[in-house]
Amino acid sequence: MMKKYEMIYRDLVRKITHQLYPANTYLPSENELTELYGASRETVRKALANLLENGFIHKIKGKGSIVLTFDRYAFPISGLTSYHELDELFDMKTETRVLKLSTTTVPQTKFNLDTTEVIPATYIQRLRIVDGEPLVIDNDYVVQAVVPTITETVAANSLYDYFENQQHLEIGYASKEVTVAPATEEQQAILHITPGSSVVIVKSETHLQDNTLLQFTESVHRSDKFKFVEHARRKLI
Amino acid sequence: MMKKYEMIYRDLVRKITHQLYPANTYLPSENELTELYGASRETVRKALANLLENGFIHKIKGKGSIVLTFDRYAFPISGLTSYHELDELFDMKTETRVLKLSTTTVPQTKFNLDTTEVIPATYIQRLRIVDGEPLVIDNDYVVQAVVPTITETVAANSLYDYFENQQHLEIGYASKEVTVAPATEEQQAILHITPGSSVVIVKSETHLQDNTLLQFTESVHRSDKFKFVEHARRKLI
DNA sequence: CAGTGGTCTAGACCACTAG
DNA sequence: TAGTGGTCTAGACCACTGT
Repeated sequence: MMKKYEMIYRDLVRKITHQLYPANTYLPSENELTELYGASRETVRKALANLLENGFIHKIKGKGSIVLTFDRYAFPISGLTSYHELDELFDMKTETRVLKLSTTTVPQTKFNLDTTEVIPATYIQRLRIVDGEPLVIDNDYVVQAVVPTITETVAANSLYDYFENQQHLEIGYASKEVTVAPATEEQQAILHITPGSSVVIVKSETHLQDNTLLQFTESVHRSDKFKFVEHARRKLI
Repeated sequence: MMKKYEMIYRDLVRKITHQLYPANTYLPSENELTELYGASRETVRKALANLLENGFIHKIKGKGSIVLTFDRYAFPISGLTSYHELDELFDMKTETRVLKLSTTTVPQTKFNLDTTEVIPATYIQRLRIVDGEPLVIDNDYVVQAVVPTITETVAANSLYDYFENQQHLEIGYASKEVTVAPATEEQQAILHITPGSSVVIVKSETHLQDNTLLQFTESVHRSDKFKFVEHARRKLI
């Protein structure tokens, strides 16, 4: 049984993206939505809070919830979203090429670990090609204590799909860190960029719902093709 | 009168940052917090939802809310936070130098506006110097229809403080876009970086609570000093 | 089993916006 | 004044975790 507020959220997202509720118009009021979906007001408000957080709407006290214009072509650094899911949502022609697949340990220096920690892991290097252009190198270290083996077929498809649907692991959260650095020679060669170019590096550390460490990832993006957008609300620290 | 869930949130943040609730330990249960603060469970949960969103805790069903390690030294792209507020929270030695202050219109091409739109604005260029090093150039265009005049004194201090406390405007949200580009000669000179260096460009469009446009900002960061971290939770698009 | 967080409800009062 | 979203409550049932 699907959660009610999730149902309402999805239905509203669909109606917004299909412009049944166009940008710069107001959604039905919370009381109306309460009747429409046969839910209590707090449940409707939970769905709206989700829309708010994801930048679909802005709420104005005394007036209503206004639909915002939605930028479709941004890379979601925020959020944990797989390329496979992106593929289905937008129609980017994405191709994934597995460059390396081996068994090692997580490199401590790269991910700021204690030098004492030795974590056996499966190392996967993949190249993401979008519309014929090599855009991103993903270096994944998947903790073997959680996922013992990963085949090349799985790597070529979606790790997340494998984790969630085959292994029945539940992804919880990740801490991400974004920096910019000069491209190494290997990166220049793989990404087809000139010496002296910069790359954007996104390092992340993914945990399961029960807080166990699952995966370390270093994503290396071509900086000239890198872009991400964010919806920020005013909040106190 | 302060909102109850905001009180609870702030108190918990304080206790976490002061390590009264250390990392990797559990917070008191929701029922205990309900008694501790004399609030209903849903109110406590609203405070916890805030902690969750800001990466302070992770919740595990059947077990409790676990405190996460908090990275203090990240630049908050996410969120709308002024340098002044950062200054007070961390103790960075921040200095702001006003380079330009004039009256113009918002440049359409830079912010992807319709060429027909002509928006009179106050232009402010400021240099942010942290620990003696020039790190960021902020180019702000403040819509004159909302804020008619801005003095050099105000610009040298905090625009947000001026907007919120003097002008009594309420900041609502901003859409932000992050890209990387080669530094222009002017940027090289101001930021003391070598030719061929990259800069990180954060463009944003800030709105008030009532949805009126307040401000366009282009922030140019030295890429070698740029870093931001994010806490991402698994969610469906 | 008792305790935890996750979902949902029905109802209340408030502050704000509009005509 | 009527309608909107914002806050808060008290209580219910569920699924999950540990013992």
